[in-house]
Amino acid sequence: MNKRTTIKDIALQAGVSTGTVDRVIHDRGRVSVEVKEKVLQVMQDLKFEPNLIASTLAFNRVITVGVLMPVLHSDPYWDQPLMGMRRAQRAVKHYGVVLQEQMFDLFSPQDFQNKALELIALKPDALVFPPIFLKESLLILDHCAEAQIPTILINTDVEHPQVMSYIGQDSYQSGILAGKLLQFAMDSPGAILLLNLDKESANAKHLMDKERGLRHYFIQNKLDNYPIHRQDIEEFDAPELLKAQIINLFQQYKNTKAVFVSNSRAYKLVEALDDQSFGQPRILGFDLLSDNLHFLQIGKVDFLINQNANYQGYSAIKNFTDYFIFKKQLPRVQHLPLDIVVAENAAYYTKRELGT
Amino acid sequence: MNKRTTIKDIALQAGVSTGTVDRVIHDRGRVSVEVKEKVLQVMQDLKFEPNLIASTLAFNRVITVGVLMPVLHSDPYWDQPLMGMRRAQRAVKHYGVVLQEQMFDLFSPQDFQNKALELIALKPDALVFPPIFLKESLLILDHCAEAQIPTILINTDVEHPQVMSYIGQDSYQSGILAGKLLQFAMDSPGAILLLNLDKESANAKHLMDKERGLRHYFIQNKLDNYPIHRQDIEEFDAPELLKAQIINLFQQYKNTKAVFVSNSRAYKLVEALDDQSFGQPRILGFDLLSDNLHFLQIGKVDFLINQNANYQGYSAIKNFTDYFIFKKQLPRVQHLPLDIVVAENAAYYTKRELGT
DNA sequence: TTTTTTTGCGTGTGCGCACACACAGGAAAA
DNA sequence: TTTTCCTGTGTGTGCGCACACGCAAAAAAA
Repeated sequence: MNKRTTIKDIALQAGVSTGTVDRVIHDRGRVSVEVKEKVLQVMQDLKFEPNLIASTLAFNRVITVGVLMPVLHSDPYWDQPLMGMRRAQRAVKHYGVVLQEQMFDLFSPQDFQNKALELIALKPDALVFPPIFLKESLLILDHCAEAQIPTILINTDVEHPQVMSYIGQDSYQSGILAGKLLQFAMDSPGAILLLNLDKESANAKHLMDKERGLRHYFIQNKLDNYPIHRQDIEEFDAPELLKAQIINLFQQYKNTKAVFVSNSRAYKLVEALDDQSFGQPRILGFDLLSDNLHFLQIGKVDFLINQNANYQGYSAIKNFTDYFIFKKQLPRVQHLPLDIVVAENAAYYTKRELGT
Repeated sequence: MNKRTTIKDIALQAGVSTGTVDRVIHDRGRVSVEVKEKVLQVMQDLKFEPNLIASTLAFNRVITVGVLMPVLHSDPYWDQPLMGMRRAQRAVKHYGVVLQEQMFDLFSPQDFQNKALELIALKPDALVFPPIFLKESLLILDHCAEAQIPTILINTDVEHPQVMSYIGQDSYQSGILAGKLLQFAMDSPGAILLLNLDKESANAKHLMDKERGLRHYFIQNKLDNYPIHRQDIEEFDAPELLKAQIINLFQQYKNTKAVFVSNSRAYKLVEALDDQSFGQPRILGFDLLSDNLHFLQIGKVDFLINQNANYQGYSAIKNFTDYFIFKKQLPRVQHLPLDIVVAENAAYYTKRELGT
């Protein structure tokens, strides 16, 4: 194995000192134009690739990544990306990457904003968060721009110049995919119930995108005997209330043969339908929560689309490591696979998704 | 950020030199029992975690991973794991991991054996290969045991004490999954044609496992009106010959409504069926080859199960890095997800799987 | 011209660890 | 008793790079 070239080799070949080479590499100035040219030439000739191991060792600095997430255990879905971030931190801690976690109330835009500002005040080297509240998120991004903090968004994308990268699913496409799967699962045409179990569904861009995708699939394929009825339900946490509304809907739309739950709360629907029987509709939901997986295994849920929530978090931290340590350029958008999960292949995703 | 503890801290605390601490950590001996105890105690107290960056830098050694794979471009499927390995090598080259590639003739057990022995003679630090030929693979594993070369298998598992880890799909489970998907895709019961487009299918354990899984699904679910007919075709490379045999099969099994192609060669079936029309059977195959993807997009193939061939290779090299650099224990079996790929979610896997 | 500032470059140290080497003192062999 | 060998320990160097510092010579200011 012929040794890799080092800055020492370059210095020797170019007839300068290692300090000068260092200055050229890092573009610190204090080098005459001719020498700089010469060094760059030699670097090319010798195909110099810096030894990142030595580099990070000498760099000897901690990179603090600010993490702004909903309070742990406030919702099973939101625990996953956080777990993924912690997992990633353990994998890259040798590079000196440290997380600065800050939790906010999942249902309070005000708290989100406050906690975000607190976090920014600590001047982290980078920031990652899901822009759950659009208006407040834009404001936070303005602050990030001012403080020059590169930011990665997960779960939902937002247009803002300060966003370095978005990591998450393609919501629109996941709606299309859901359409395909539901059509597959329904043995004959019928109505589809689109259920948004969320607060402020109307303002959640990713939920709207999913609906657009779903409708697109049936229009595109000229399947006009699959009417889609949307219903937003904010009180999904009160079982009895939910149940009543669901029953009401099934009575209203008699021909309902499938339900599309647009987020991770399919298990709530199943629980509400529990002792009922409306011809056992096909159910498609999102995400590998343990409750969802349980109902998938016993056949009460037909499909889950995995949004790789855990991996979203993992990937965000990894990306910042790539950026700071390996000086990589990050793509503006990183869409993760839309995994189709059924009972028969759930095990392999579960292991991956529930890694703490 | 309170600095992490170093061997220097430990030496100081234990009242010894760093050399002694080093000897304890690496268990090199030459340390009295009392001192060793003391040092270990201090290490625990101070929660010492070695700085792997500094460690690898000082270690300053190349790890050579022997790679034994079919000749490049002899089959599109087999290019994928190799590409994955090279991709991984680029990602971990900073740790001094180097690949020693050795290619063999995909259809010659003898060549496989010869090339393997050549590779072992070069005394790599580790070895990775797909045990395509069972008998020869066992022999090679014996040689590895003798030369003390840890080995990772991809694609197919083999029972042998020298196998450190297997990375690949769960073939049996993928058969079960295929059953589920085909049943979904068929609008009514009918016969299923199981096509093994391979030489020596009868000896290929993973093909047999897939068949077992497929049959299991229909038996388990008491679906006895889905007869399964298996056919092994070795001459899959001659279009006319293949076509003739396929036509023959469809005439023999009139009620065939779906075809299960047990490996990555579904595209060959589609090409053979091209101008025919046997009621347009549903087709399920494996792997994201560009030909397969093409037919998936235009609707001639309904499902592809992604065996993550590229990732298998990637993972193998990564695993060896974990083993040698990060001193991690590797699990004996690492089953990768069985990704269900349809036209609507193919894009996201394609990007991942075709990374060179 | 002298003084100050700037430019351009080299030297030296440290990051945390691995490993070779030196060397004292005691045990075993002669 | 002397010689050889082993045990236990410390010291020193280097891995490749980042960065602070020092110091000429040239340029600008006085």
